[in-house]
Amino acid sequence: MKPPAAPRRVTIVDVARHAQVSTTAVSKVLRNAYGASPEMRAKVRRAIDELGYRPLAAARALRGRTYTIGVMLPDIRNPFFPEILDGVTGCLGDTEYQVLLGPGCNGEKEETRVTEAMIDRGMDGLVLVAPVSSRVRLEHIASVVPTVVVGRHGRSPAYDTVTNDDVAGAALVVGHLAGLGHRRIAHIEHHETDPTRSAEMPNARRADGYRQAMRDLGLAEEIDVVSTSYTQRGGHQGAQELLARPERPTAVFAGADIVAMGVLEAVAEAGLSVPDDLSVAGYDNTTFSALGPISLTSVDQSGREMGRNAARLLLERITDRSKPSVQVTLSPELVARRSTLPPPA
Amino acid sequence: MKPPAAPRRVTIVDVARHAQVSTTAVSKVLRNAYGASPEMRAKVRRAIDELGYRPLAAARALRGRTYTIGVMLPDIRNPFFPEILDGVTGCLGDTEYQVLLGPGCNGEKEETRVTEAMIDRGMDGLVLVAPVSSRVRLEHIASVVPTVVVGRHGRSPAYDTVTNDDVAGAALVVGHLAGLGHRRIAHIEHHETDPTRSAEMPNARRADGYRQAMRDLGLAEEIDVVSTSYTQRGGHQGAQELLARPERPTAVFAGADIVAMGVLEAVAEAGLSVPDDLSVAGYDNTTFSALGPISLTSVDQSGREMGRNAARLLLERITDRSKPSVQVTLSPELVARRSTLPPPA
DNA sequence: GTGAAAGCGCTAACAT
DNA sequence: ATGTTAGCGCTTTCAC
Repeated sequence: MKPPAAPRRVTIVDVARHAQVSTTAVSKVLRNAYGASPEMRAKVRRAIDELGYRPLAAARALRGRTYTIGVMLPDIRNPFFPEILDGVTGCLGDTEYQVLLGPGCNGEKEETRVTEAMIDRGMDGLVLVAPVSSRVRLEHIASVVPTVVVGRHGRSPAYDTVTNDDVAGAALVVGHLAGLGHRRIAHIEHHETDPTRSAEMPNARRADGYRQAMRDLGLAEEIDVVSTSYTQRGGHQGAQELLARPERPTAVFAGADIVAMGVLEAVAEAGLSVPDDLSVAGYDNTTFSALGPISLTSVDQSGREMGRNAARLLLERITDRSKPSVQVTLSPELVARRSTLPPPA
Repeated sequence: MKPPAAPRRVTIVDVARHAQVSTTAVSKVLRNAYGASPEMRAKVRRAIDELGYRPLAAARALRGRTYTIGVMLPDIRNPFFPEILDGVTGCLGDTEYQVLLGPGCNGEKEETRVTEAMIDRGMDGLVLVAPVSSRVRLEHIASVVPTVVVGRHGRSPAYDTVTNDDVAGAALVVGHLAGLGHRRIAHIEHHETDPTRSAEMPNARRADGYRQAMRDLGLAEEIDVVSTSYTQRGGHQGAQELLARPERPTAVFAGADIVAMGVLEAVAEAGLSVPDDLSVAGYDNTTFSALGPISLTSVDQSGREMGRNAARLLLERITDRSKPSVQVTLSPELVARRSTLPPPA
């Protein structure tokens, strides 16, 4: 069984010939550009339909747009990111733009590879979700192609940002737990080495927010932070460490839902139960947190809304590359569920 | 604050001039093509490094390869798909190829949009995961660009396939439950309308495997199938229906883990518990099934291995487009966890 | 309003 | 072994 040969692609020349006009005319119709009469447009449209013509993005790239938006997600497993993606595609759905994603990239090296690949493929704009690259690198990217950074603080003239107020979000969780009567509230954070990123990354902000809120509530001495990573594995390790403490915390604020998943796993392994032995809260309000057997208290930062904003800002910047940069900050909301209760007496 | 202007891109001409050679020479070095002396190669390599040159994929697309592989995933939320993706990227990591994903697409229309977009962008090969498009459409795609179909049965001369033996997988689950003493074992399937797809889609195979296994075990009269969809919602609805039966099943085989999630949700809502009142098993062995509070019995179809195979086959087909098509079938394995126990006495 | 023609950055015949 | 050159499919001056 041999596969059939590839059919030749219909080009703009075929359309022009079929419609008895020039390729210029076809190009103008395609782009709704100025300088084509209604009759001309109709003629060309008909030829396009009859031949089933679609412009080759690669060829367009050499002269103009590719009508492609690249979205870089750090971790495809984190159920929060699809929310952002939905927002982006939702906003771009009615436009000619097509969204393409990079594969999940862990770390700076992979991130560079993916962003370079997107630039090399002539993408018209980039949405970078929680990038870990240096500021210089981000500004370089933004100087080459319109860019919106989602989920990372730090204003730059080169790119727009969309974030949620992570400090406030962390305070919501700590306030909720303290309100239930907890005092020994621990936090599992994503370990950060780079000082610049410390100031800009959401994980660092959440940790700061946690510390600040603990202090404000007079619980400064109970501050207990374990540094692992924002993955299920990281949550598992962090929880193991916390459960081994001589005096166990009564509540854990995991920096992300995916971290909380790992915590739940470790707690079950230790023969303990949530929330009877330990209250657990996450961040992101992913679809899994709502699941019956999980029912995780979490913070909703409305990823959909973030994605929508990112897409909107990107389209604006593609239209006018020199407009001043914009920073959008959304307010998080607490969603209390069954994984948090007053501490055991 | 105004963003800086875009720097001009380094081209092959710049490299050629800087290295004092022809652009042909540079092109040859880039592609490791025949006809360049070691000294020439060294000179060109140095110029490339000094100038930080990277070939523009869009320009390459017009003449040859883009070194881009497109992966289409039907639903970015289903935690099974990242496994496949890991396998693909793992296999392609050492090559020059870059993987780009389409946004999750539900339904035939979106699927067409994404595959067309990938073709228009000159991708060198496509991996289609559990596509729902018609057979004709798939063969058309494959005639235009090397294609591997993952998670859908049905051999075609035009494309390679990678699947797992869904019939055997379903039999593993039924055998496991029957071995525990269950007789009233129900199944929640994904509703299929199209007759061609009925034969090719994994969901249909699993339902067939369930029926066959029930018959083989002398449980033909207990066969009980509810048709919804492979989503959390579908599982929720299916479970509600089953729980309302005058004689409730003692075990439910959900066609996918994501379906089982919905079942767990519905069971909890009904004030029942798993596995005391009802045993539940899924399919896919996603990371969530291993989670402590869930601990779902499932079938591992090794998505990673599927992805690896898909990437390998794709590279082979890119090298030789007219080689006969290959079908790879992997064997599923049962992973028993705490969600399945003997039925209540 | 319309079309001829010059490229965009790269590859591949085809010389030399 | 190396360079010259003609395109790939499209957009965009710039004539008419």
